[in-house]
Amino acid sequence: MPEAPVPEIVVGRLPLYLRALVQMGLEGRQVTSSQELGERLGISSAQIRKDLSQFGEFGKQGTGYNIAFLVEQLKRILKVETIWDVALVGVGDLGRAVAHYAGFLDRGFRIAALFDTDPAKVGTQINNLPIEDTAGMVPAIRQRGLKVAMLAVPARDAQGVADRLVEAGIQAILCYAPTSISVPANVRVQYIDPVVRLQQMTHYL
Amino acid sequence: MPEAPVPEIVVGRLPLYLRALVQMGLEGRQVTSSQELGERLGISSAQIRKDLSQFGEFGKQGTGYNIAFLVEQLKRILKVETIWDVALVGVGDLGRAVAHYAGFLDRGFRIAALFDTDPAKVGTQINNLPIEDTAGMVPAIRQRGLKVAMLAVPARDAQGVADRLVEAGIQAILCYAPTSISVPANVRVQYIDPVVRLQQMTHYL
DNA sequence: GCATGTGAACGGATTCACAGCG
DNA sequence: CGCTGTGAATCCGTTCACATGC
Repeated sequence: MPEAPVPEIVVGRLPLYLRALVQMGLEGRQVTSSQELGERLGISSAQIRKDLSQFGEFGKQGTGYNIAFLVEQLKRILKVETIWDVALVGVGDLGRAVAHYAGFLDRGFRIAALFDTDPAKVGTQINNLPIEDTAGMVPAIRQRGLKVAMLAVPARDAQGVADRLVEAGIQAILCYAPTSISVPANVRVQYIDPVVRLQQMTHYL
Repeated sequence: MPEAPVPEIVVGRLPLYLRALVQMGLEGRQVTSSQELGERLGISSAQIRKDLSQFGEFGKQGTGYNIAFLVEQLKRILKVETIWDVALVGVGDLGRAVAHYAGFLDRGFRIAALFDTDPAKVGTQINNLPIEDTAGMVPAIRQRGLKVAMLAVPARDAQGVADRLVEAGIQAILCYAPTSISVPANVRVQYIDPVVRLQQMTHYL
């Protein structure tokens, strides 16, 4: 029996639950409720219970959820119990900042390869990780079996690089380039464009 | 007659339309259709027509949309015809990277003030912009009439800083801190947490 | 003829409200 | 008694399909 496919919108909230629960754990808390978690996140308690119930019964009636247990379950569901090695393509200002970001490792991701086309950068290092030439990217990624990549190249180069990432076997792309890219249906893309978010808010001002 | 309130989810797509249309314009294109735009973005043509129709009739039947005209209309709707001055709080690795990002200005935003608590940073400059002490943030923001802020402080400080931003009159916050913050209903918040996006994708791998 | 703009139909997501169980 | 898990009801967003007008 194949697991029922879970809507993207539900899966998109699980990392928020995980993040908040880890935070609660650090505060020394042992147990929480859907209501308390919802208040932290601005999400209704019914929503949280419904979301979690898609994957199992993790709570105790009358008591709530054991935080450590739920954290483990969410990590398993999101497949971040182990660390994913990630490729980062593009080491300009933006890519360099991403490479220096310290918050990936303890949440399931490690930048394991850097690529750039600039000959002045190739061969230098960031955090003891060498910058490789994008020309050799496809075999390099394939050989290391990387499945996740972050894209921090200029918008005009994003589609071309994305095509090569797919060719290399990448199945998930986090795109920092301010443009849309098209990939096969079996590859997932998420976008980070701060200006899009800002423009969304200014409409209401 | 007050304009009908437009759903957040619709407004959230307008910046994508704008971004793609500007791109088309740079490619020398004059006219496009909802179908072509949709193909670029992976959105149905009906969706695009419906979204745009919430704000007016911008197309010509049998012809499509004039790109330059629609760009102007979207800028007006999103209120990015003029440049918004933005405060950036937190100039660590992440905030420094945001401050150096060159992509804000031509899309409606200019970083106009920097704040940090680190005495070693206060008084120094980034891009000729001085870093001010967060202690004086509230009057500084209020005096300059800033309405938009970006938050790039550690997660544990985010709520406290957000409270002060609200106090200072900020109405839109782009939060880079990996945590949820709570603000009054009249203030908008958007989040950027790359790990959340990555975790969302790894579930499906 | 062709692409927009839009009511109607559809489907999916959220909320409601309560049975069930600790 | 309190809080979860969940069918039922509701709400909302997307797609359909076509009348409209260039």
